[in-house]
Amino acid sequence: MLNYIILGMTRDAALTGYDIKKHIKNGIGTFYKASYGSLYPLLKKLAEEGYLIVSERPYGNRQKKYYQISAQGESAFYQWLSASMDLNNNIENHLAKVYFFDRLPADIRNRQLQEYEINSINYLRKLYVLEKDYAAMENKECFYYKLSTLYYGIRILQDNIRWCRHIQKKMDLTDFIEEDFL
Amino acid sequence: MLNYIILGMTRDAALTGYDIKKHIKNGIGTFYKASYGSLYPLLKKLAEEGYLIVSERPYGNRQKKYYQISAQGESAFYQWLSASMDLNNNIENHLAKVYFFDRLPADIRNRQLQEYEINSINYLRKLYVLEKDYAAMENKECFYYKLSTLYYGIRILQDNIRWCRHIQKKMDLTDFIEEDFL
DNA sequence: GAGGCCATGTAAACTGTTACATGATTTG
DNA sequence: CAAATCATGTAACAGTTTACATGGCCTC
Repeated sequence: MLNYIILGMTRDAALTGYDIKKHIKNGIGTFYKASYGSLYPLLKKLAEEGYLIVSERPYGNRQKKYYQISAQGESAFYQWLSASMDLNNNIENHLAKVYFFDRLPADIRNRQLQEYEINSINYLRKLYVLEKDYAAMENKECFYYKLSTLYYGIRILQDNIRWCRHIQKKMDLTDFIEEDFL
Repeated sequence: MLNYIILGMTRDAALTGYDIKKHIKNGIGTFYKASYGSLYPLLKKLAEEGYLIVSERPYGNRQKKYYQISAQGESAFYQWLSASMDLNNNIENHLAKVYFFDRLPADIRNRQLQEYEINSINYLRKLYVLEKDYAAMENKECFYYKLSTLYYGIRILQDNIRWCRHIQKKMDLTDFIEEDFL
């Protein structure tokens, strides 16, 4: 996933590896972390394969390496962005995509969000069945903590669906969160 | 993390690798997946290192391998279960722990949940600051999708905190989710 | 001039996936 | 008797973390 994040981050400006790390931390640090050990070798590889253009520029006594996305990189990035949002991919991948959704034309963007919503709904239905089965048991208390993780999952899916609907309609984001919490 | 999940799953009965895979799928499949390629080699390793006891039993024309946790395994598992719930670990790790929380005495369990709650609160406060900064900008619409992932993060943290409080008090789990959703 | 940040990398280890390979048992 | 499921594994690859290593620039 880091490869696509790098491609997405280097569209508006040529950035150094260090810059990219900071952009990742500030932009999607809530749900994704990158280490230099993964970042630098990947930058080298992406440049070698033609997805990034490198330009070395002297800065004082130092050679800085600036990376920027190439046409080939743009194409690969766009393909990732518009690829199916099924639940085989993890939530972080979906969030990273949505982070870059302003790069997508409105119709494809909403098709993506609709697909994600539908997949989430289908999965939620399955969890509801599970929940019903467990609720019918007589010794539920014995499984309180085990069940609590199922309910956590249900809640997150409910949020996912709400979120999809919310941002499809471009509604005010402050209405998505609970106000006066804490 | 899989090592601890295996240890936790093999306490109540001796299980085959195949059994463990199914237990994982049914129990925590919502947020964690294990492949045979990671499971079988790890079972072998955990047995060699003394965390699991193997017993081979013939079944028809077949030798089945049953794994069960050892005293050494119990100790390692308990250590993991009672280790700090800071936000360096990912959410899946926390959920897996809570899944096994009936193995922990009530006082340590609640200490763990309180720590998780406090860490989540501290992180949420940081995100509130970020949100405030962004809300003050005039060209917010340009960053709608980027911002949407921040609001998603805030919402999840709010849920986390609600969840911690909920299960600390052992409240009815059905009250944690939104009813009549969909 | 010291401490903090900027900047680039490598090496070993760890963790896990995917695809392959094989064969027994059960069930309709 | 075919298909599904049970059952155990390996090999190649992929992705990532952690710790190490180095040194320049900026600000107080």
